[in-house]
Amino acid sequence: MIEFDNNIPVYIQILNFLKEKIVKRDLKEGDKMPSVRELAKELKVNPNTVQRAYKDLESSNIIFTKRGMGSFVTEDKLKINDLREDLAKEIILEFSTRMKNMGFNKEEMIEVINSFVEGD
Amino acid sequence: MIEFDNNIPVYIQILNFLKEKIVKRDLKEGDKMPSVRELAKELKVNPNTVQRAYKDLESSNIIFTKRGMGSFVTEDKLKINDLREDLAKEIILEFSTRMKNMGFNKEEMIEVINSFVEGD
Amino acid sequence: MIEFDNNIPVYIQILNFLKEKIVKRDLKEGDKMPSVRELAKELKVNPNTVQRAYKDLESSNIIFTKRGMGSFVTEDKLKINDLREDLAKEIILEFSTRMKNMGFNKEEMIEVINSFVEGD
Amino acid sequence: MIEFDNNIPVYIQILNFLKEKIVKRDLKEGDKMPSVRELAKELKVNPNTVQRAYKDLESSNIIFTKRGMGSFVTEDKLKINDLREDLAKEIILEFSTRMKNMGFNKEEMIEVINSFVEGD
DNA sequence: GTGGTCTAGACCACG
DNA sequence: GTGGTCTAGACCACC
Repeated sequence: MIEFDNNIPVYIQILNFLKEKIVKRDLKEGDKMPSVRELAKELKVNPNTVQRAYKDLESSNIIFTKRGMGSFVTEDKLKINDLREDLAKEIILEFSTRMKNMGFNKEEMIEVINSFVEGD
Repeated sequence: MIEFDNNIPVYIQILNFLKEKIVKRDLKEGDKMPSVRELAKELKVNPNTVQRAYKDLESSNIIFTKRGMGSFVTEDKLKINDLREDLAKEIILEFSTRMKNMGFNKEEMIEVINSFVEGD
Repeated sequence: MIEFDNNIPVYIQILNFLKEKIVKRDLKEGDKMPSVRELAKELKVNPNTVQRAYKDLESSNIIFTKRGMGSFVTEDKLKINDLREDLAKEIILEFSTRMKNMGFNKEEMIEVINSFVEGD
Repeated sequence: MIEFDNNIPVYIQILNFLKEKIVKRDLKEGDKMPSVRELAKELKVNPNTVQRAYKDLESSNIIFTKRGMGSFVTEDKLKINDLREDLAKEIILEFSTRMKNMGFNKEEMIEVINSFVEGD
């Protein structure tokens, strides 16, 4: 389930959610994507909104569609690797920019992650 | 200057930008805020948009307005400290959530910051 | 094999493909049409989709069906001549309309065909 | 006004219509595009449908948007030249493919254009 | 006024 | 069942 942020378009958040799933390999190369209607029901949004996210994924060749059969993750592992890198860079860039704006340097960022993030 | 992200309302981005300035102490307790018109001109947006960000800052008591004299950063240092913590937590939470969604653990996050973020 | 255009229904594209075959006389008056299943397999589509194209051809009397024996091209040469003219007109009309919309006149159209189309 | 072909998505037809306008220089570099609502009204379609075509144009950098002010044709003349070439090639390719499928050679295509297309 | 997002609900093509 | 298109109508951010 996604906690939607009201300030960002829902379809963009779904798009990112799906990209993360693929990068995390919850959805692997060639895997069938959840159907538009199914995911819409699960996320409690209109099917059109999910559809929009899927179309964006398709136009960046991250998923492809077989008519009447559903959508599938690309078979191209390189594409997925690129996605992983691009997505990570985007996330880190936003984080580091805002932290720098607040006056944190690299060491302080690491320190703060060490103390606030749970897990190994 | 701000690099605006088309998917987030501009007034929210200006709001965050100003909060970061205050946290960084570019704008200190009691300092005069730039005038709405001036900032609007600098950021190349409509004054209404800046006004909206100021209104939000005022309603969270981060700035206050003296009639005819402009807006000023709160005199309350505790308030600013709270802002610093809240903002940092928000930024870190978003970062760590997305990175976890991608399958990164704490160590990998630190590694990636070490290699991608410039500076000391 | 057909290069399917995703923006046009597949059965329409198959319909046109078959009309063109008949006009070209790859399929002559009275010739047996390929079986629905066979063509479906060759084109890698569902038999229903081919069936739909055949039904359209039949309802315009371009092919007819002998029960248990398959489908056949009409024996009526006039019908085929009409088809040739109609189809050619349709294709030329669409081409010239779009080229005119782009600002090409007749001479420029011919010039462009001369330079881009291969063959004698 | 557009004569819509029922077998092609309306937003694709609007997309092509606008591309042709730009290539023909009815809409020049930097020109304001008709507003989404205005065009929707003129074409008697839902604003969402026009919006979709505009979004496609924007994502291929043919138009750009100024918040609250409207959409504008790119300032980049090279982009428009590319568009002209791509569009022409696409139209010619479809034409020549279908004509070849019907058994016409290059000379016959030219002949047929000479006799059927009006104008100089 | 401008573009942009979203919902509810319908219909289509394809398997 | 699948994805894809379209409408009617609402609400938002921005100028």
